[in-house]
Amino acid sequence: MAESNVKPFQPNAEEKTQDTGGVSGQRLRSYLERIERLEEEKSGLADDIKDIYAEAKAFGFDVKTLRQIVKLRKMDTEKRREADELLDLYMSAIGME
Amino acid sequence: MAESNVKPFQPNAEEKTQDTGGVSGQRLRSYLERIERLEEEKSGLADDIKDIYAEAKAFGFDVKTLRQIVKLRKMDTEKRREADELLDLYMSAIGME
Amino acid sequence: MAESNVKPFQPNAEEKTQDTGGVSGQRLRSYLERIERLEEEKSGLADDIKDIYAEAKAFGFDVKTLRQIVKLRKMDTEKRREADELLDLYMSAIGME
Amino acid sequence: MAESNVKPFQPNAEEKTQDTGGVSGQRLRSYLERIERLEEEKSGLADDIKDIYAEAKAFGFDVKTLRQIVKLRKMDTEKRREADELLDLYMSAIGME
DNA sequence: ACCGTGGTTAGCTTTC
DNA sequence: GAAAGCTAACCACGGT
Repeated sequence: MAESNVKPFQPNAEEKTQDTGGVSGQRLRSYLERIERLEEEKSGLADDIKDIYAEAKAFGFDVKTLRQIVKLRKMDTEKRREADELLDLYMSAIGME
Repeated sequence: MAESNVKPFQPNAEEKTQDTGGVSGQRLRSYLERIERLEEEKSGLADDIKDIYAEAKAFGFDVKTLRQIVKLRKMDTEKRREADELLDLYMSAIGME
Repeated sequence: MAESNVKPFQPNAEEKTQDTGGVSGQRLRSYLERIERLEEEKSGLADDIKDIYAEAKAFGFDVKTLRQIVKLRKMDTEKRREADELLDLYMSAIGME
Repeated sequence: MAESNVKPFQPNAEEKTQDTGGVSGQRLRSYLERIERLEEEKSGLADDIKDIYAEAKAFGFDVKTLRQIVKLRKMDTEKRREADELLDLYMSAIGME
């Protein structure tokens, strides 16, 4: 996922807020809502993934094996990314573009 | 999250596949790609959430407390859902439709 | 459960031990035995619980409903505990003792 | 664990009960309390086990390895038990005591 | 008797 | 380096 879903905090002038002990209730509520919204989406995706595994299983694939493959490929990806990063680091260290 | 992201499997006639030991390579690859795509989105969301906590912390909120609140609110939601379920169970347990 | 079952490690002078590669065989064996003893008790309790559900079922109760009730009551308990914890967090977050 | 903790149901004549829709509230409550009591003990034991692993770790043992050993020994135990049971079965099948 | 589902537990990641 | 939260594997139960 390249682009972030994080949106900057937007105060809502209409809304009543109680600031208790120096705590901005409005801002707090905003944080909570954004977090909970994202958590919901996250758990929705987890469900989707579960569905796909189930579909694959119904077709005869072994779920545990599938998970292993996914894990291994992820490790590969990360390894490659780190290697690339290291290369970039070296190149910038020696003044290469 | 109401709508599902799960799309039905779409065979691609152009793509070369090797079916080894009765295993459809094409189908397998499709499953893996869909899973990995969703996993990426999921981990993107996790990052977004982390960012929000960080932003809140930078503004002076105590992260641990925020997490606790999110947890409690989630428990509320779940408890309500399960209580409804319990009611249904009771009703079916006593033979009500 | 108020009191702990954990007993301090007691070396047994009589027992032969082999320390291989700097590993105290005697101590290792002691840990394993204590763990396995507690695991056995734990699984005994699980069996007892199963028996009670079976007894209730034989008397006409719907087991699934019972489980749901137990779950909900446990959620209540935990929620209360966590709410207390949250209060403490708030207080420490705003610098109160 | 050889002896069971399960006690027979004991009606308490003093206690007020509401029987709703043919459901004995008293009996229900009794079941719930017995279950919850055992659940608590069970979770107490789980904590004790955790403590022992922590103690072992503090002494330098690798917890993951310890868990593996416990698992393996448990499998051995069960295998042996099943073999014994099979032996008994055969023996009774051929009329041996 | 099997499958699917839900609960439990362990391992990993991240935080402090 | 310890502690906690999150995720994933395992297991056992109930239903079909």
